[in-house]
Amino acid sequence: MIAAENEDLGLSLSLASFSRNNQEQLSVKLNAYSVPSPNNLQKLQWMTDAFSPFGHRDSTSCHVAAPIFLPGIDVNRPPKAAGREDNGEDEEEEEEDAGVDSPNSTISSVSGKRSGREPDPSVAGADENEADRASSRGVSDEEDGPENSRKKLRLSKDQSSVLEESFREHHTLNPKQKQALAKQLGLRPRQVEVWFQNRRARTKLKQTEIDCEFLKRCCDNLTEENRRLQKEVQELKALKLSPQLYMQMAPRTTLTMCPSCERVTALPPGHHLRAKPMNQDLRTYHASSQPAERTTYSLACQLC
DNA sequence: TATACAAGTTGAGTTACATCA
DNA sequence: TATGATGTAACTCAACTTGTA
Repeated sequence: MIAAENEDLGLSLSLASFSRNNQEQLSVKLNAYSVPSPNNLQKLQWMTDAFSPFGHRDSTSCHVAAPIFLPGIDVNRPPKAAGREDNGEDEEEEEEDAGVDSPNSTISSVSGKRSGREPDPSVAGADENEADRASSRGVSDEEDGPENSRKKLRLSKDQSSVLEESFREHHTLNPKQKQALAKQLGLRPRQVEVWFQNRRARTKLKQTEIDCEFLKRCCDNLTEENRRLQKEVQELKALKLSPQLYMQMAPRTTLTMCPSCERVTALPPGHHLRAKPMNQDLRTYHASSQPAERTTYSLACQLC
């Protein structure tokens, strides 16, 4: 009874999947979340989509399931959020789409749309980009000018998508690839390098969050199962302590464990534990014995 | 020693929201 | 009451620093 139920529950945990080495390969798809705050839900949903290029897990059974591929969908990019990004990003994208044809990145120096953000002149001019490039490692802010210290560069949509595309192919770049990508995007190799570093960090962070969520669900499931089994044990104990009730159990069942497959099973009435022939291997016995023989030597599991 | 990377930090930019005139 | 300007907290992300293999 217990064994059969345990099998049905399918509470198998592949904890090896959580090893550091396999972390990138570990991908999780959660069907539901225990903390369904709208924001979290949406965030986690894109994360689960984004980080499931190799497969998904059933959150209920904690099983690792077959791979899921989403052809044509950028799985590393979150879908547009309903609230926040709808208002802002779309407008911004429209702006960008309308006004920024250049693949060069945007350097914003004035904050906020409210203050009437204008298209940054640096977008069109390669000179400003060059100036920004000079502000990276190896060139001090003094050389760059105090007013230009650490201006935030914003990668254009095109640049981001190319980088994402490249990241999907490989999470690290060799120097040649870095050079080529930088040239293609009109960025410095250092910027490409930094982008990949940050991207890897984000990926790992999100994966960790997903793993935490998954483990939490597994823990919840196991806790629930444990509670259920303890309750069952209590009930069985109670039955055993009250002989009248115990005797009324019809038909009487006997729990036994098969020495071969170690399954716990309930023997039907009339079946009792008896030894198999001493000179016969259990597996051979299983394979050869007829049902009639089994009633004589009922130690054999009738399931395996 | 040089290099690449991870982890952590910094700071500019962005957004949502509250407040006020 | 509706509207626009302003302030601010929370957030994102490029760039940086540091430690390590």
